[in-house]
Parts: sequence; structure tokens; C-alpha cells
Amino acid sequence: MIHRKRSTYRHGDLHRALVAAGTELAREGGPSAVVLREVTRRTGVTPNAAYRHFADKRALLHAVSMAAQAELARSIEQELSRIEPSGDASDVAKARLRAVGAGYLRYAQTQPGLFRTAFAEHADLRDAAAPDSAGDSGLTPFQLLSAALDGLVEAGVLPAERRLGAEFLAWSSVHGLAMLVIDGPLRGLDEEQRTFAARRLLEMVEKGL
Amino acid sequence: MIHRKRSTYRHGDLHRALVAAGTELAREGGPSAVVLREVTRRTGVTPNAAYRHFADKRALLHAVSMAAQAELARSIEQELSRIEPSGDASDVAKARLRAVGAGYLRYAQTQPGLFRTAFAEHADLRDAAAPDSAGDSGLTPFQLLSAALDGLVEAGVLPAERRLGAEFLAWSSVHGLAMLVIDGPLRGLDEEQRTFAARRLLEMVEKGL
DNA sequence: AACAAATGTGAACAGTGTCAACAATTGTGC
DNA sequence: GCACAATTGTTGACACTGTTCACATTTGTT
Repeated sequence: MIHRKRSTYRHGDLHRALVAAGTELAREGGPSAVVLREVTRRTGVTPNAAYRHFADKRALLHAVSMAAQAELARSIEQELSRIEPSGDASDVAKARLRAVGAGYLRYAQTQPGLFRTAFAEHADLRDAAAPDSAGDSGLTPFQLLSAALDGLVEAGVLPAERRLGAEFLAWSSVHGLAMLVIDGPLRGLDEEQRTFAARRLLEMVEKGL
Repeated sequence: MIHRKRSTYRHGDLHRALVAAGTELAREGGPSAVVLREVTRRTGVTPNAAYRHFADKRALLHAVSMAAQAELARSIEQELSRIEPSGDASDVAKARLRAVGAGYLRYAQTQPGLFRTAFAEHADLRDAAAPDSAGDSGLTPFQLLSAALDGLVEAGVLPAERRLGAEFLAWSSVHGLAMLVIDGPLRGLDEEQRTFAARRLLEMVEKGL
């Protein structure tokens, strides 16, 4: 067998390239669309090359999931940056919590494939604090939510004794709406209905927390 | 080629048998575990036999999903049957809404594989009203929730102007908690923490609706 | 310069969903 | 009764997937 010099040796940053290709696939078709052979195909490399950087297909998908969570974090951060510091501290604190929810929901609707990928493969609570899944601020979606809730307590809006486990309640509500809207039974709602449902839901959380 | 009499002809009710086998697979390993060839293997039939009853693998999975929703409905119904009619009508109405949520969450934790299957394949709002996904009472999970909310309005607990879209809010919260607990980042919570979170969540919904 | 580690390729295997052609059973019109 | 069509299953094949093992080539180390 003749072997000439290979041009595609030492790709340079194959790890990152594979994650990037997988992310694009997930963006278009969700977690099931990220198939190992297609990822390597798009990267211009042999299927087995992926095994030098990831133990499994699952490991690759996990990396893509982390990247998706980071994008989600940036969506939240963007929403947070919109709010202007008014005089009332409690109003600002409330606005920040709503911004977290709004950013979460906006990302789910804008990038349903990646959103589903972010939570498809079993993510641990450790992942929710891993730097891979953090946005530009260095905080993960979960940490951004926690910070908003802390702010609510500091501003005196939320009693301290209700703070414990509050992220679970807020997260559940928003996450559930996102899931039901993008591929659950609430799919097919038009833009107006969705924003209405989102607003009502965030009001419910604020009131019922 | 010699062809003798076949013993496995006219299975009788292959359609139902396939759904049953698929349901068992989903129960053990979630939606990804229901693989067409294994389903037919367990039913003692050739892979292609399934194509006489289902257009696709997706169609088979959809049927399993409907069956899972029916089981979910029965879990809710069981929880509803536990509540005794006390004197106060508003207390009963509130208890019924909590029962719907409790049955939902209990099923998600008891049968995570089937629960995930119920909402894995894109379910329409039509499916939420289809008789295939109804429990013994003839109502689907969504319809059971709607009925509970109607009861809340009748009892004067929930103002009528807040009734519109209320199922989406309640459903989102409970569904989100279920998802996060069974394979989301909230996995690993022990029994006590889960029931605590469930109680707090249902309180939040009742208060914030 | 010799050698080991890292990073890619090639060939192969079991397993999957699906299709086209065929066969056996069951039902139907005369 | 009986030819004939519809139903329901089987056989064989194909393209595709994730993964393993052996091998080749490049890069880093002593």
C-alpha cells in the first residue's frame, strides 16, 4: 500500500472543530441529529479520529450540550444587560429575575435544537456549575438564576426563609414552559400566545414564590 | 425453497402486541430503548411484520407514547380517588388540583422511562385530547388538569378572568419539575428533597395562579 | 539519532431502519 | 364450492450507524 504525505495531519484543534460541527448539527436538528460520522465528515476527517478526543459518542454529545448551555447563558446575559438601573432597588431585583426567565425562554424558541440538546443528555448538577457551560460573565444559567434570587432577598422582596430551593421552583416553571412550547403539546402557539403565556408564567412565579 | 406450514400466521393482535412490547422496552430504558427490531424479536415475529401495522418506527413510538400518557392519566386518577369529599367546596377543589400535580410527579418518578417516552416524540395538542391517551375515566392528563381548574373557578377560588391559559401555567411548572428531577440537573435529589420540592411547587402554583 | 507518545487512517463487525419481492393464509363474489 | 384478491407474514438485501483493532505517520523526548 502506498502512503504519501498526508495533508490532514495534526489538524491543530480537532477537538474544538468537532464540537463546533456537532453544535451546528444540533442547532439544525436537535440532539438526535448529531451523529458521529457526519460530524467527522464535516470536519474532513475519518470517523475514528473522533475517538482520539472523545471516549464516546455520548462524550461528544455532552461537550455539545455544554456549549449549548453556554449559549443559553449568553442569551440570559443579553436580556439582563437591557435593564436600566432605576431608582427602586426592589423593582430592579424583580426585573432581573424576569430577565433571566425571558432570556431562557427566548433562547428556547430561537434555538430549539440546541436548547433540547442542552438538556437531552443527562446533565449533572456539577455541569450546572462547570465553566464549559458558562456565558461571557463566567456564570452558568443556573448561577445566573441563583444570583437573581439572591438579589430578590437582598432587596427585601423575597423573605429569606423562602430562599431555600427557590431556584428549583423558578427553574421548573420556566423550563417546563420552554419544553412544552418547543416540542411538547403547546407547539403551534403563535408568537402572541407564547409571549402572553411567558408573561403570565413569570408573574405567577414572582407572586407564588 | 421449501415452504412448510407456518405456525405464526395471523398472530391475532400483532398491533397490540407490538405496542405492548415497545411499552416494556420504554419502561426499562426510555424512548431510545424502543428499537423496532427488538420489539419484533420479543413478539416472535420478523422485523418487517411491524410495517403491516405501523408506517414507521416513529409511528410505533408514537403509539407507545400514547399508551404511556394513558398510564399517566391513571396515575392521576388514582391520586384523585384518594381525596375524600370534605365539607368545604373550595378545599376540595384545591385538593383536586394538588392531586393532579401529585399524580403527575409520582408517575414521572415511578416510571421515568415511560414518562420520558410520553413526551419524547412530538406530541400535538390533538394527542392531548385523543382517546388513546386517556385513562380509565376517559379523560387524558390534560383534560384532567382542565377539569380541576374548572372546579377551582366553580368553587370561587380562582377568578374567572384568570382561567384562560391557566392549564399552561400549571402544566409547565409541574412538567418542568418532573423533567429536571428525572433526568435533568435535579437528578440525585433524595426522596425527602423531592417531596419537599413537589409540595413547595404546588403551593407556588396555587398561590400564584 | 533512537524511541515513545500522540494523532490520524483503513478495514472490518454487529446492529439498526427500511425497501422490494415473494409466500401463505384469509376473506369475497360468483 | 372455487377462482381471485386482499391481508399478513417472511426472505434477502441495502445503506447507515457506533465501535474496535491493527497500522501509519507525525511530533516530542532523551
